[in-house]
Amino acid sequence: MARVGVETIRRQQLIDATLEVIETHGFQGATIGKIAAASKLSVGIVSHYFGGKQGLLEATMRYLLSCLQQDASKLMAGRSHDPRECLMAIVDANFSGVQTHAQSAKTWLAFWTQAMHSPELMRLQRVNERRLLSNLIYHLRQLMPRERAQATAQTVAAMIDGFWLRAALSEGRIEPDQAVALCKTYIDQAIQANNGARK
Amino acid sequence: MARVGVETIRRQQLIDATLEVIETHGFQGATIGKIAAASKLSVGIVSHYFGGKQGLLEATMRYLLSCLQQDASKLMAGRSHDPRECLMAIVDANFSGVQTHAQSAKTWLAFWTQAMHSPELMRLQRVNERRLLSNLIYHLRQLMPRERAQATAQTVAAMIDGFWLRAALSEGRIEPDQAVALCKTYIDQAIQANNGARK
DNA sequence: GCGCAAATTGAATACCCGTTCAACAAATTG
DNA sequence: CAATTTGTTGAACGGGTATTCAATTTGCGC
Repeated sequence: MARVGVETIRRQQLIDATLEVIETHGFQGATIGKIAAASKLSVGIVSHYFGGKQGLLEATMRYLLSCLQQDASKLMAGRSHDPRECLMAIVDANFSGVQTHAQSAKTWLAFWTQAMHSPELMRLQRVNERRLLSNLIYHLRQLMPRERAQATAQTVAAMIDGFWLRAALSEGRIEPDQAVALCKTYIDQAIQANNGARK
Repeated sequence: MARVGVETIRRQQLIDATLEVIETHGFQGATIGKIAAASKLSVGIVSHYFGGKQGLLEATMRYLLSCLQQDASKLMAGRSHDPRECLMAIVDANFSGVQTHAQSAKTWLAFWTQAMHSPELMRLQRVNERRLLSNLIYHLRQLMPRERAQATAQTVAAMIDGFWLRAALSEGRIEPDQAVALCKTYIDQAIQANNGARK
């Protein structure tokens, strides 16, 4: 059975099944049995390819993070190099997943919770957080002094997380479009406030 | 055994123990056995006073919410009736618990996650969310038109949640003082932006 | 076809947890 | 000081889950 990439295929099958089961049964209800059924594979295969349930969950989160990064890259590619435009693109990228998968916010929340008790997930979470923050600071730095840029970046990052959290908790009562608009409004206000101060 | 409030005492013992265990072992690791051990009572007593684990968790969340509300009342009491002052007080109140209990953010995150699978916890969460939102809108309404006040309130609420989330995930790397300062800065910017538009 | 090794299966296993309830202890009452 | 109510215990039970591994299937070279 030397089919190249059998391993890669199986891994992705299981990750997809994991996301599917989490979306329908919640994080707590995502058992090996259900994941195996959804992937049309057996329960034993999880240990074989991921060493256990925890390994599968970590791989799944790694996959989600990489998707997020790809979304960001795509949206950044087509834009101009105007700092403000880039900031808006970052905001768009960070909410692009909410609409396609209504339940994905819940999945993120579950992973955040899980991350607090898993060093590996925590590490992934931090890497991602730092990337977002340094991206924001890089673009803001061209519009305002360093300290103000850092403060604004922290605020934008918190807003993004906050809206995701609220999306997860409110089951669709919060429109992603609205969250994006509010983030953008804030960025403009921050730029405007800086110009006012400069003058 | 007519000691008045034996029931009250036991209930509080169990709630305290629950918080203690969640802080140290996480929400998943908070088992009846550990809670009973921490409270120096037996496992059976949980069912006796709360009808089961779920009841204990709900009571614990209700306790946390009431603490938050008391913090808010205290901080509002001493302040003037200036709308801006009141808004600042609300921000202070929403971060007052972070410092005293470094781990309490984790507990909140755990409850939020759990709330998605428990109608009763979800109800409590929503009530609290609405109170925060309508409080913010009430004061903002005196400083800006309705639509802008609503948008600003949504944003402030998201920022508060976002900073709490980051506090939970980062284990003390984010200073509560900094979060408070950034929220307040945003509020001032929003007020300023409105005045600029009006003029 | 044949044999070998990689891939896959799923019943058996072992563990953990929440709940129950009969028995026990303590306090109150008559 | 019994009798009785109230409060408390913790072993036993049942449901459920992740993991294991011997047996089985699958694909490929010869």
